[in-house]
Amino acid sequence: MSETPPVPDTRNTAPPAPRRRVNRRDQILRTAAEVFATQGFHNTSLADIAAMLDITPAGVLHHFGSKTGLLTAVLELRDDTEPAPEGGPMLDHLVTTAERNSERPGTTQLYAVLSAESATENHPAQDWFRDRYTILRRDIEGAVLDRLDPEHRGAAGAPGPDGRSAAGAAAAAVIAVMDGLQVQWLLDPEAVDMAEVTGLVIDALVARLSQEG
Amino acid sequence: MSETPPVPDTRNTAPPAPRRRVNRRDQILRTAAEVFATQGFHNTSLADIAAMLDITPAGVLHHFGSKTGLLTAVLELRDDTEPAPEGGPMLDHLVTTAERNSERPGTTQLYAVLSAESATENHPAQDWFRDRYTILRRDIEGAVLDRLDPEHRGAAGAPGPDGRSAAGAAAAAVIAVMDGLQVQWLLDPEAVDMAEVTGLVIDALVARLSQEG
DNA sequence: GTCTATAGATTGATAGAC
DNA sequence: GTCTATCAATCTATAGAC
Repeated sequence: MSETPPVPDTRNTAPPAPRRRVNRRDQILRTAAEVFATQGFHNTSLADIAAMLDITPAGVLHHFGSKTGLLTAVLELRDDTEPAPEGGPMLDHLVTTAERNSERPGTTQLYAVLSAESATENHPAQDWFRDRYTILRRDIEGAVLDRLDPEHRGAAGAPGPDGRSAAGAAAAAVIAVMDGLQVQWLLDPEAVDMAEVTGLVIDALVARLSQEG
Repeated sequence: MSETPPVPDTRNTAPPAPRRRVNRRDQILRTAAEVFATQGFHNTSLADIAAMLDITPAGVLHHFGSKTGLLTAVLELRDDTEPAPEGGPMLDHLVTTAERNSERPGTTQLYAVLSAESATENHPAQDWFRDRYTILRRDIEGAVLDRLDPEHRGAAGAPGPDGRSAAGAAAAAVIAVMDGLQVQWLLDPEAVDMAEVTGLVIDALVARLSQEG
């Protein structure tokens, strides 16, 4: 998963090559992520990516087999600098993430645009995002329960007749807020503060689940 | 704005033609809305739409001038059966809307997919969605304030140093939740109940704004 | 008002050179 | 391992027939 492949030992005293680009594949990956983010997947051509690297579209395809293969590789390339904590602190981490997202429009746009685009027929990233949401909901549901007083934990965690718990609904809500805010923010950065609103919703939901239903 | 053009007076006693398709333009509009919803805008070709109507792509273009013109016309075609109420009841109406959206995946998908896609460079629907969000935030902010006790209304409505009020943050949150839930629901309809979660968030936010900050 | 024929550019991908 | 030449399919849009 590391982005840092082994560097050949040149055993010279010359200053180390300034973080030389390792191989073409990684270079293409970064460029593709950037262009998919700003243009979406379907609206991006292999020629767009190839042009930025001064090669032909087929040069790109060589490394990934198909345009879909390239997309899959881009999605796998998560740049989580810090690992997400477990349990209650995870909710604070989400606010921090929202704050960080405000400072990296590229990555924010990549996932905001692609997640919605994946909800179209036969989109190659559909399974990837469906699985991602399933895992996120489960983890955040746990984090919400962790934040509640033990006395409320039972009711909030108990699945209803539809198999979904109140904490699960809150988890879906938190993810949805973060996603929805990204679109609003990308269209109009001055209009919303993603971190502030995310924090507000988390606080409100935790407080709500700490009351009698 | 009406979708019902004047019908020629035939003055006969024959049963009225059973809501006959009025003109080709409307027919194309409906078809385009359907295909844009399931495939997104950029991934839809004029040929896709034309094929469903058994005409050539140019036949489609005749009525709208360009593919972008067609998209604009589709967005203008809102199918709001019931008008949205003003003030506090608007929040209940949003829950009803979420419920109704669960029963019309096509329309839901249209706006969910296109709104995120519009956040890409030079997308023709960008202004349309930016304006739509601005208006929605303002209206829902008003609805939230309307729901609060008069004693809390001042604090929640007062703009902070960034020009945004707590009620405005709540409004952005409500819209974001509804949007984000749509993507999760489109990818996995069993996993979330859009109306339930929307209601939960609205209740939680209103309760939160009714407390001391 | 409605549409087809056709153009001109661009697409993703294969085959094969180095 | 890296890439170019090339292809067949598909794209939007113009020009003009009916």
